[in-house]
Amino acid sequence: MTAPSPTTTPMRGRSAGRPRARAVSRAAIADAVVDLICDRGFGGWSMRDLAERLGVSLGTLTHHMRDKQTLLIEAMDSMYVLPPDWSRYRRLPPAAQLARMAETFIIDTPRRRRGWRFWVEYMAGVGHNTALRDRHEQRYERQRRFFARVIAAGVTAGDLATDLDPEHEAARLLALGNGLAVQQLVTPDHLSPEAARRILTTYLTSLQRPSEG
Amino acid sequence: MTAPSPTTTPMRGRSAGRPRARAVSRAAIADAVVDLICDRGFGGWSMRDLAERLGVSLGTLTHHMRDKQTLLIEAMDSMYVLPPDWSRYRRLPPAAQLARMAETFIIDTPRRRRGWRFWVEYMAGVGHNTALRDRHEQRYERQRRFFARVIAAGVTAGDLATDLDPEHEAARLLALGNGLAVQQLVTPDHLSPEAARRILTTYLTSLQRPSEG
Amino acid sequence: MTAPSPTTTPMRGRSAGRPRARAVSRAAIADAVVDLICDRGFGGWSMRDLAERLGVSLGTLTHHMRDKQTLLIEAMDSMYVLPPDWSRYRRLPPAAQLARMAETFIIDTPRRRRGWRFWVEYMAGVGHNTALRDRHEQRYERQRRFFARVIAAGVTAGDLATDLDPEHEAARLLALGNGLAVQQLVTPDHLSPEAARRILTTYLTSLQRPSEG
Amino acid sequence: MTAPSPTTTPMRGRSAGRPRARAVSRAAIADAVVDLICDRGFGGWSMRDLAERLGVSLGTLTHHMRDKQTLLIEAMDSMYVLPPDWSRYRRLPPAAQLARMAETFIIDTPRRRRGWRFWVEYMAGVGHNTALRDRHEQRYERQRRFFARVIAAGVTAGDLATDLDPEHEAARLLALGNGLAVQQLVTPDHLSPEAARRILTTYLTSLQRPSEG
DNA sequence: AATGAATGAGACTTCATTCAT
DNA sequence: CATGAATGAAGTCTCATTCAT
Repeated sequence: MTAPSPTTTPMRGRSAGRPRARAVSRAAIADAVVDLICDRGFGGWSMRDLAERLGVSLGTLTHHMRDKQTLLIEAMDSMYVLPPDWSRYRRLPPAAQLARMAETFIIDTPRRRRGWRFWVEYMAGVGHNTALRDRHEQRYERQRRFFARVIAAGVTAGDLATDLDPEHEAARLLALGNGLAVQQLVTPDHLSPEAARRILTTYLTSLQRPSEG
Repeated sequence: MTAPSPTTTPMRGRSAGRPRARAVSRAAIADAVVDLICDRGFGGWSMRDLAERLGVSLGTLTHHMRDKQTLLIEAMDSMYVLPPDWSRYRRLPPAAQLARMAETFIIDTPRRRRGWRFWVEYMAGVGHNTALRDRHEQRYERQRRFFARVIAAGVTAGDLATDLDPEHEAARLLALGNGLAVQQLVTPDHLSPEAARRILTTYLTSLQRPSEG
Repeated sequence: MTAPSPTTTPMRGRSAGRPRARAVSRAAIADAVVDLICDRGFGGWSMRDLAERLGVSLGTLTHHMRDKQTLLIEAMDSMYVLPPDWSRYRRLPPAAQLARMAETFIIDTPRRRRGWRFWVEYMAGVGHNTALRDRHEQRYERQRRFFARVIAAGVTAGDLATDLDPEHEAARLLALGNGLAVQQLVTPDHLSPEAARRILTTYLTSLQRPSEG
Repeated sequence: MTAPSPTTTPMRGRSAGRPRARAVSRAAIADAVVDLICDRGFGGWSMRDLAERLGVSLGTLTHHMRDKQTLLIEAMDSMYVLPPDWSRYRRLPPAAQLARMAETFIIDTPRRRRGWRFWVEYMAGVGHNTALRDRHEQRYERQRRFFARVIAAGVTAGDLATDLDPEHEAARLLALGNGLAVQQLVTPDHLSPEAARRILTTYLTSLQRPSEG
């Protein structure tokens, strides 16, 4: 590798050749942007706010990022371009996979909360920002297809009821999950994570193949 | 200084323009604000944009509404303070009432589309505007309680299954409906109004008292 | 809304102007503010006026000073935080010190005139700007205490009459001086610097220890 | 008199012919303006503020007063065009007259406080508002001449020391009084009305003819 | 007489961006 | 690479004033 050393003082020794550790990485910037968007909304933050949160000067920020639009795209991508890491669950039986996926709709950690706050802003944002819409158009559909595939696998495997329409059920699960997440966000006092989980569990149970008896 | 102390000698705004005959009502303003929010997002419009859309001067706007916050509140109220006119359905049997209510989640008219576009922006907006959140926090809960009451009436009337938990089902219906609406908004090509209606109908059917046999 | 949430898509201020080579220091700004206040009164100037006088853009102003309040405070401080350079007089006998101090109440130079014009505006300004009052309330008292200390030293040194109450005389001298300054400002034709000086001298003489005889 | 009745219902009886009691009199307006100026400074109030304080609509206000400048003049006049009502003291011996005049510099009532707050604003105002300066130019000098006349009368009457220069002493008394008033206004905790009165009394005593003995 | 509607000018402030160092 | 200076555009809001009713 030919990248410069990680410290400002030129170290020619063992660490030579590693990429210089920038004071602010693009990832750190994108992360801070997401935080800002969660806190203050899609358009409720300024470059200065971001610079302060990152502890760098405003000049430094614009030095790293062409403009705000780019920043926005970067932030969205950091949340959504990589498919959620469901690959780890591949080996699980479909029903268990579904359970894991359903779990993502339960807001019981700050991280989950952040994710759904961002989701709401994102849903609003793609509605009127063409640049975002163009870039992320198929994201929603992709997730639904993923759900559908898992459900179809469950039917094939005999875990789920044989008369299920995977497309139909995927849309249903996604809608139910999203709606529950919003409710937890807006009226947490009236829909606790446990209540939401119960609703999802009830639904998932209804998908299973009726055990003969 | 927030409250500037302008000098007096150089009188400002001495020659005011002729007032037009145009009259703008608060309702018309609120309506335009809703349109603007749907088109450009919660924070994506300026007072000038609004004035131009209404065909009045900028000063006229603040003459009718103190400031932008007021404008926002008025717009929200115009959409949400009046409960949807469900009173007309009072006489219907509960199951029919539920069907009507479910129908509101189907986006098959421009008007419905506008309503749900606004809803998404609204969900995002209340997330970071405390004044709005304080004002509208109970709106969501109020709707759920309304649903719960209708469901409870259905159980009592014998239309719906006797083992239903109205609160639970109301939350579920609301979540499902909201989620379906968002899906119709974002991926209309993949979730048509008919598909959404089918999902809701399936769900409502599952609530009914199993016909004996 | 106080904190507007501008949209992001229509990027604002994309093409910023070339920065000039002109450099404005905080001190230069404060100085210009003092001039402006003297000329047009406490609230009789705008940020634009100031920018034009300094030959910089409006944005540059807020780049150096957060807002108008800050500007005001800075201007006040530039006139008053540093005690007038009386330390040089430390070595003089108290009576001579008093004479020098009294001299500050004589308006016989443009600089003195500027100082007292500002003082009058300042007295008015602190009357209704709480932030300034909080900041500068003790300034007046500090000056009186300084006077009292010098007078007390004079009594101790035997220069001044032994039956003087330093506090009482300090208040008296300050009041007389301020009043004379205002009179010179408002009716210069009827109270010349010489007349004012004569009044102060008469007063200071009356403080001296009666020559025995 | 031919003016209409004081009530809106036409009363032809005994009260016919009296000037209609307007909802807002010019005097009431001027009075409110003075209050506003005392509270918020010379330029720190708006027509709307004034209308609210008077309990009338903004339209009504401008219906009565041509413009703000007029209002300002009117307010100043209401305070200063009429010479202070010292005529009542004409009959008193000059020393007593002086004592009464001195008393006006003591801020021990809300009314006095109001008067001196206004004075400070006025002093500042005439410094940069040419219209005011033109109208009130000689006010300050008039007051000093009045003082001088009383002192001269005192000398003639034998109440005061014979070697006094009335002009000189009048300027001195006015300066001392104004300065004391400002001090009471700005640092009331450090110069009480009593302390101020003591200083003035000491001064006035020093003017008296030394009692032989 | 009284008032509400209307308005243009201008106030302060924020902000994304460019550039020289 | 990092940063502070500079700036024009645009934002929200205030305000004195005019006019029709």
